Amino acid sequence: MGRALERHEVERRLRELGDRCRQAGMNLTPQRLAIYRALVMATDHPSPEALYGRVKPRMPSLSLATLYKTLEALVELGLLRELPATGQRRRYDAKLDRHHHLVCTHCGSVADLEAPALDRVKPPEDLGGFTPQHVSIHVLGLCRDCGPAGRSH
Amino acid sequence: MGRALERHEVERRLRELGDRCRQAGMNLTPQRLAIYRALVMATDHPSPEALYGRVKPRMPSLSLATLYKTLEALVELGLLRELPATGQRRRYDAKLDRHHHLVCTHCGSVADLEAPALDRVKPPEDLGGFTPQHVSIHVLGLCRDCGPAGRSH
DNA sequence: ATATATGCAAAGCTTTTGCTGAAGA
DNA sequence: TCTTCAGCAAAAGCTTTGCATATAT
Repeated sequence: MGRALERHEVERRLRELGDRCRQAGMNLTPQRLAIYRALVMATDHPSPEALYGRVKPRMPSLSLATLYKTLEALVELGLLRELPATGQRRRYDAKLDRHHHLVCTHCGSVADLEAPALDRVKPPEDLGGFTPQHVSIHVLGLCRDCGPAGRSH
Repeated sequence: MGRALERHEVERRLRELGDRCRQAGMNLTPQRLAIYRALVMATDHPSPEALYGRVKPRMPSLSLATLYKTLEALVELGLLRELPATGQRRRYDAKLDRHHHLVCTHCGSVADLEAPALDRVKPPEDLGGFTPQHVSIHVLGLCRDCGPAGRSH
């Protein structure tokens, strides 16, 4: 389900980070590169803490403050999206093309769902002044690890 | 968009709260009644803080701790759902029948979207071990107050 | 009467902010 | 060289927990 990204694609995205930083008058720092790379390669929509655990080993000086600031900057640059999620942690998704999500109501995991049939879903024309930008379909339920048998709490 | 609930319906739901509490061996307290009533009547998917501001005036002794415990209990009873949302606040929805949401990426507001066409959306059969329970469609974009002109940030 | 719940205060997490030294362009 | 940034530490939200008292049944 979490298909690995090809090397070219990762590199293309990292170049895009460089371009957008330049356009925005922002520096391309090793921290931003490392954080964005980890996001691009992730298939699990990591929380800030999870991401920190992934990047920190390769860059021990990295601080959580920088991680948060970087996430905000990447969202601002349009390279990253914050996912609507339940629970107390934020979740991020660097996969910007249209896709959907399987959200476990028990453990909070979020997996990608590729479903061409769902891609055809369009919002109604009249949304009463709301300007639609993106449609995200969440299938809520129990992931393989949590249910239906493992329903504990 | 936020159609007012009829009195009967509200009363039916409050009776259902009583029933479920009894079944679960839980007491039906004034706090639970007041909190659930506020949730049933709300059309805006309130955060805990917003809900507190609504119930507290009618019940000044209410504590935030009780509010949080009650929200958890109502979710557990199946009378309330936590919405996937962006940002740092939780959002709750006591409207359990199928409907969808307009989520503002700028201010975080969440409005109901009634769209029969969207109700027909079904997840694929094979979800790789995931047990679907509920489909929620989020239309992300800018609400009337935030955009498209009002894009500031 | 007895189990369950409330409210308080304190603690726990996650996220944000101010500031200074460091580094990118 | 000049602006932007990383890291630190402290603060600020939001949510949870422990416990004593109060309440539902």
